[in-house]
Amino acid sequence: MMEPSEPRDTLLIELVENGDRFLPHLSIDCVVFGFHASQLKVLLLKLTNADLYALPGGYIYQEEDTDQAGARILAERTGLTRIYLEQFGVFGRHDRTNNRVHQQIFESFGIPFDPDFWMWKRFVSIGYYALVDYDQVTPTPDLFSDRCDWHDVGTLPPLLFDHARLVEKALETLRLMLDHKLVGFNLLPEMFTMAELQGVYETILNRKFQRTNFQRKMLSLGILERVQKKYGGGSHKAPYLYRFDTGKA
Amino acid sequence: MMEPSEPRDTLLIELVENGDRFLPHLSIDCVVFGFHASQLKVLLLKLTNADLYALPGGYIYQEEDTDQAGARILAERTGLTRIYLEQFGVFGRHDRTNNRVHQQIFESFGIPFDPDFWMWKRFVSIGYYALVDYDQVTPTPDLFSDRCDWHDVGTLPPLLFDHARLVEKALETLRLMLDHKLVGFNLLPEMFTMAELQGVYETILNRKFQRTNFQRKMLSLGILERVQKKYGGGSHKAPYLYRFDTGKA
DNA sequence: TCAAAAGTGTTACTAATACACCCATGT
DNA sequence: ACATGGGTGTATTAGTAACACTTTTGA
Repeated sequence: MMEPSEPRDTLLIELVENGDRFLPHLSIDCVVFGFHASQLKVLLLKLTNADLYALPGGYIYQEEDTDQAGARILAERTGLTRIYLEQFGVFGRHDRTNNRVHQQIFESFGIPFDPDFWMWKRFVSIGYYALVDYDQVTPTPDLFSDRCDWHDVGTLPPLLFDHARLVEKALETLRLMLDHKLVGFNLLPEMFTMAELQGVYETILNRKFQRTNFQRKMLSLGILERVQKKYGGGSHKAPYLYRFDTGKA
Repeated sequence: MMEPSEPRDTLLIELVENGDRFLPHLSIDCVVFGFHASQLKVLLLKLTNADLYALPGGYIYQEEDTDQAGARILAERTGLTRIYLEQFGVFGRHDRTNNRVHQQIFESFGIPFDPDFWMWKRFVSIGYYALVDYDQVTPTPDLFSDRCDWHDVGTLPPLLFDHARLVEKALETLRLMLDHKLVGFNLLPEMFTMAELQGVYETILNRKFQRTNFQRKMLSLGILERVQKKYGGGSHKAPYLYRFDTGKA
């Protein structure tokens, strides 16, 4: 996890000089999904001094499991641990990275571009997708970015390299998973209403469900526990809150 | 592709000395599925001088796409090009390889074991699964194996490292794919009978289908072209042969 | 008592399954 | 004629979808 007290330049120099602490040529990119205002969101970094966005990513320490590395990278960008995180593919075209972009980014930090520098080599990237509770996330830029924000999956800004393809593939995988591995709960707070859950499914799968049938189906799975009422302040009945019962799943 | 005229030792020395032509710490392992005698088969290498089996695998050249590398490795072990090949996961635990096994294998070739040698470092492996026509394959051992044979997926011999887990995961993925990405044809010759196709589905999914319903369903997909009769020599009607119509898929 | 949430019941439609039965055809 | 391949029809069942209607409950 990044120490907030350390100055940014120190961290940058450390990263530059300690390339041998990482597995070379191998990176991780994360597609972090969140759900807010009836929209599916993705967490993107805005590269410093460029109108270009990138997925949160990083490198794998020599003695670190790839899954651990994914979790670590995600903790750094979101402040969250114990995130639902799953691998969805490897992106290994030898020309997927592009040194013209590298050069621009690096020189914007006042560092002369060296094509032999480890970070500008060819990289094979392992794609992970994460499902998180939107409200729990503290978006945190990394060393090469000045912003970290949520974006609607429908309207993405220009993305670095093949990152648009990664988002696409992650979304395909998420849609597949949603059907038969009750994964949608991870996008909601610990307690949620049935209407919110329905919203998640409708947004991701891009179709409407009948309220009554949806409710019947979800409850019949026997993995939702009704907890209490949600007092929303309206002049009407408060909806029930449910919790995903991990014990029964 | 390996030159059959080159002596084995020359190839071995070349591989040992040219480790820098490959991406370090990154390997590919292939789960090659075939179908024969109503059984789903996997292609395994028997390691020289050890009662241990391994998946066909290899390394990625510096300027090579990972998908290309997979196809190349498969061509070397099967003699086939244009194979149906798909990635199914990355195996990246830092302790997944094991130098005691490495040592045994290497010393069996009379080469002293050097723990700093590139091949004995930690490796992250990309898993690919392939679907091939059993009869077209020419199983070919690699430098570290003395045999290359088909094995029933149900009864596998002891496997190297986490290769048993790779087979398991590949099979899971294959079962998922079979449902909604008509992939089964790749396990059969170009022309096949409906009964053979049904056999493939029944074996992989481990359940029986009603002949009539199976036939109706397959034909209703509109991607099978009936070609001719199969003269099997029996005293009965010859079954039709079908071809997978790629144009309509 | 109003408004929204939650639950029940019923009908219609669709897809999967099981099975009976007939036709085709090579020896 | 016989054995096997290939095809049709149809009853049953399970799962989805659509919708009307009732009940609950907070302000």
